[in-house]
Amino acid sequence: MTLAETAYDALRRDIVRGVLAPGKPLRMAQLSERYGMGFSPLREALNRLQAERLVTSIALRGFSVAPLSMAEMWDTINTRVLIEQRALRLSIALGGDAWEAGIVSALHGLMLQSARTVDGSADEQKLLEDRHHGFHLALIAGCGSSWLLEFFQRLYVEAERYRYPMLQQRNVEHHRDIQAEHAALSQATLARDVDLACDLLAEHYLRTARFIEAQMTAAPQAQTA
Amino acid sequence: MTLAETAYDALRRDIVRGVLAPGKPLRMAQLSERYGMGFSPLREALNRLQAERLVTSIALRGFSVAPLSMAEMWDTINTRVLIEQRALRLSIALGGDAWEAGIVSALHGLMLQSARTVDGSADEQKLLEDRHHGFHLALIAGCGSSWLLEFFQRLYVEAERYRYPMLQQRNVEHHRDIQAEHAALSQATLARDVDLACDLLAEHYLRTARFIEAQMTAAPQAQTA
DNA sequence: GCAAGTCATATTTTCGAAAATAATGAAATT
DNA sequence: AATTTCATTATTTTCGAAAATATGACTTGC
Repeated sequence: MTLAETAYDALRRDIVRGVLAPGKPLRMAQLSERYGMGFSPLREALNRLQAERLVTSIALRGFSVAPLSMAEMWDTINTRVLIEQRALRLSIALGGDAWEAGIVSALHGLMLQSARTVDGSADEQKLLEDRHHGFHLALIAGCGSSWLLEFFQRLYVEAERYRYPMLQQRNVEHHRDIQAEHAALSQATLARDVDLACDLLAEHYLRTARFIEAQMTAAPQAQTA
Repeated sequence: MTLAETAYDALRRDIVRGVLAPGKPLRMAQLSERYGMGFSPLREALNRLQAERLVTSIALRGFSVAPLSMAEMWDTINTRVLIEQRALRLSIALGGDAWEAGIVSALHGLMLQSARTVDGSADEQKLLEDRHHGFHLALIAGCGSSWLLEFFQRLYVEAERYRYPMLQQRNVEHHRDIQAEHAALSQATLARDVDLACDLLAEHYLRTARFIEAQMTAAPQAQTA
């Protein structure tokens, strides 16, 4: 892997996890020290991240971490529902054995990791997050549209930025059985019940969005620091 | 404007217009000579373009112009219809006076330029293309979603790559009155007839897609050269 | 004849310094 | 006191060379 790719992965992770806070200016000298490389690979990574809207930049004044806002979060969630409902419909219409197997496998993996990650260490948390991502990707992997899959990835990452502070807290959302939602979604999809699956998917995301909004309204400093 | 931004604009234009043919390897030394700058700003531009899928890259083997294909074109058009129908619905629901005025103004400008560009020089062609872009943007500018607007831009540029070879030909699509389609679309939108406007929009794009497919099937070398 | 290794060349990637521009603050002016 | 001017410093942007890696031709052994 080249240094530019390393820089891209590291910056992306640090932005999503809020290690680099929203709005924070990213100075080349600091980044160079932090990630142990020269300016060139960092600038390449920052340009990619800018195209993905995880960082902003103004010519000759450098880069900053892209800010977060409630309005943006709702836009992200709404657009996500649009993209993923379409992708899910297409997958149900077109998906074959491999697609079905992928869902079963991803759900199984997610359930296992979810049971394992009770009081998550950072590593366990990361594994759970990867499995969660893998499951939602598996659902729509049969859609046959590279644009829908790309937009899914973009929106997933953006949503993760909002979700991350929430994941750090213990015992939150005890009123909600997220794995049951995943199982029901999986079941409706495999039964090829398009409308039910789309409804469950939308409700799944909207619940999370409402929860994030409540959390952020209660403790906004967690995001804007 | 920095050199990196100049490089980005120039590369993007040359890729969209097919001056740099799909699939063509982009060697740093060549680009440096062609655009009159060093490697650094070029690499930054290429990284941004890669994130936008206009170029592809393999580590240590450099960049290439992203290829085109019929399957990709249909994916682009279908996704475009999804995105723009949603954005149009939202605009009709939310748009105010400024949005309406923007449509009227953009349509007027498009009509004028369309009449002017009979046997287009390169400059006239570019102006017409900009007005066309401006009109379609104006229709959905009231949607209030930065994600939908970004995806619109991405898909518009990608579609332009397929459309460009067609624009170069004379007397094509004489069976079609494109400006009448734009006018009807504009009218339905301003009348806030959501379903009609969405239908007209989809039909507008699908006609273009079918035409491109016919052209490319007849003369595929224009694209793959 | 053909696969595997080896060297020379071409190309990408990265660095460190130089150039260009912005930000800061002190002195001068109104 | 407020504003402008100017030098100083901080920071981004760009270059040119060096390092790392891939490519292709050539040899060697089988």
